[in-house]
Amino acid sequence: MDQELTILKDYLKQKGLRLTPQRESILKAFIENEGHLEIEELFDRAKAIDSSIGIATVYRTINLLTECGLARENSLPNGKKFYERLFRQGHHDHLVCNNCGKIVEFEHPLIEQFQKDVALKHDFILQNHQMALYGICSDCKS
Amino acid sequence: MDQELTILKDYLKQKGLRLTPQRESILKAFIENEGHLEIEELFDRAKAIDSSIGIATVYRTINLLTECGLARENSLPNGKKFYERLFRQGHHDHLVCNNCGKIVEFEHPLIEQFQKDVALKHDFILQNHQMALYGICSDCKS
DNA sequence: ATTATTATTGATATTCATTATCAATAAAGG
DNA sequence: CCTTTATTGATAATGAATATCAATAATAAT
Repeated sequence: MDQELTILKDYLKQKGLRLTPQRESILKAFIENEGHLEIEELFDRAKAIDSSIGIATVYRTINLLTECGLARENSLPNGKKFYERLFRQGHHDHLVCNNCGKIVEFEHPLIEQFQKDVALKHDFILQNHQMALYGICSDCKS
Repeated sequence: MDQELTILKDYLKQKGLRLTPQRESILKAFIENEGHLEIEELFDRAKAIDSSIGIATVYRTINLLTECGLARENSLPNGKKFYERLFRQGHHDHLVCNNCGKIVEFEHPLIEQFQKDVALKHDFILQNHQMALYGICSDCKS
């Protein structure tokens, strides 16, 4: 996580902010989990590293990670929020099981291409996107 | 909105629930606005029809409309929820301006096709999906 | 029609996630 | 080492959504 730490450091420096043990621990907990972390999960993982960390600091830090481009905030249509790693992680979208909640990542270059076309046609400068497919996964079909 | 009213009626009947003036007013307010309504907006529009309607009834009713397939709950990645009309409204996805918040609808049959492919490949039964493209709209470019 | 049953309503209390506040603490620079 | 100021954890405050509840209204039975 050296590269990520450097990115965070640089961002903090540029903003006149400080790198603290808590921020480092939360970054570590975040990077070690490639998946789709809700705040409470991240809080638990961070506490495993430093039990004194408070939930408020987790909220504050995940916002910093989002601002400096290491994390991305996302939410399901029902509004449930989660965070995912962005840096050194290919862009991906999500398949979500409506029954068990399982999330599978996928990517599809052609869809990405068409998205660019759509944005162009509507005269938008495309910055990012979000796509989720909902259905029943193979495990839940039976 | 006769068709929509019939759908709601049938749904309520099947569940042993009742069609009330409030529910009818909220449906009317919802149908008259094709766009992307947040709860507070829907509340305001419904109050314009019947000023005695309470916010709790709006929440209860939009949930009913969602259950019977007339509305769809959706949310931006930041978790902000809104509702859109589903029945007799072609499926569409969203272009969202990161600057002014403007939402433009679009549809792209090929993207839909590829989504089906992805679901098939991962052995999912596809039920619905959600896609939003974020960027800067033409108005905000200048 | 009248009445009995029960869903519905609006107001408000409650819950839950997130943010703001604040005194104590700890970085960073001089 | 000292001063300045960002940071922290605990907790209060906020805001969105849901639950509660007594009063009301819709439906069915009489």
